[in-house]
Amino acid sequence: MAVSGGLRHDLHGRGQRLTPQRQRVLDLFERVGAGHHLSAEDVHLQLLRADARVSLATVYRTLRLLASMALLRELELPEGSRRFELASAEQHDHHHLVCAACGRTEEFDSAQVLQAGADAAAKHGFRLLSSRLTVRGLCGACAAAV
Amino acid sequence: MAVSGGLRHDLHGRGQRLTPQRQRVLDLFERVGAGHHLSAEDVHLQLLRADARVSLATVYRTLRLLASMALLRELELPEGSRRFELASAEQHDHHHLVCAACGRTEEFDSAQVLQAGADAAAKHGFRLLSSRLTVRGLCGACAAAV
DNA sequence: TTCGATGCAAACACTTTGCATTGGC
DNA sequence: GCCAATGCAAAGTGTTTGCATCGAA
Repeated sequence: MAVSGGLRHDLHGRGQRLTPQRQRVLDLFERVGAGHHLSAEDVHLQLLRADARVSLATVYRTLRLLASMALLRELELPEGSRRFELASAEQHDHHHLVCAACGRTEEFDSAQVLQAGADAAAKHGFRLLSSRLTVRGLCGACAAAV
Repeated sequence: MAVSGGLRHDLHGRGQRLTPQRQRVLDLFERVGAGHHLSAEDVHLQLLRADARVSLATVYRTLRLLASMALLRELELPEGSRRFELASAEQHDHHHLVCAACGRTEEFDSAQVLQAGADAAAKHGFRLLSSRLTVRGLCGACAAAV
């Protein structure tokens, strides 16, 4: 498939190799889709479940590698939960609404936010890479329960 | 002082006590100001430097306590750096510009972002608590170095 | 055949917890 | 005096690394 071919090419460009393990990790992210957030542990378990033996150490190494290649992107969510998601080219920044009580998360887009981020970057002499808004709140169910 | 008096009162309301350690941790955050982000280790070192012996375990316990009381707020920054800042009432949401290369951070405000967050919350039936935009980019110096 | 990648286990950094003791109220 | 809070050290997390072996190119 296209992406994996690109992966092989990109790796070779860095003197690195395309291994079944790397393939499987990236495949998994493609299978679950761009909006999904997976932790290292999630990736490891899902691969085991699919009978693809990959060590946890390799999962960590591969996540770091793919993120450094900008194929994955690390999320910026609260409190020690490192998660990654597919950073496909056609996908634009999306933002998160997180329920402070139950942890439920929703995603949304906003051109306004993008613009505000670009303005701030320009003002401080930064070259914009990405912007993420995290809105904390109480979801309907939790707000009702309080 | 006003804040500590409030602290004592809030703690009593929960059947908890105002100890010198808790006082010192909150004082430290007030001394450095609302815009500063401190890790548990930072707090511990600064207190030691000020001759205030507080164990690291207590620092962690206190940060969690003060955050649960909404006196401190935990930041949502990338990659395993848990940091806290003072959540004073008069302070409005502020956002972060983080250099992906050197980690330098700048802060900024944006009414636009606040509005976008409020819109998104309303649309998904959330009650808004706070919104934080994290913009990743390359600061001037790092962009020039690439 | 070569040298990068893997698996395993040990090492790490950060955070939490059990327990005896201290001290706020 | 009671019971919450502290300090210490031990136990957990999640993540990284050293090293022998494996395998992509």
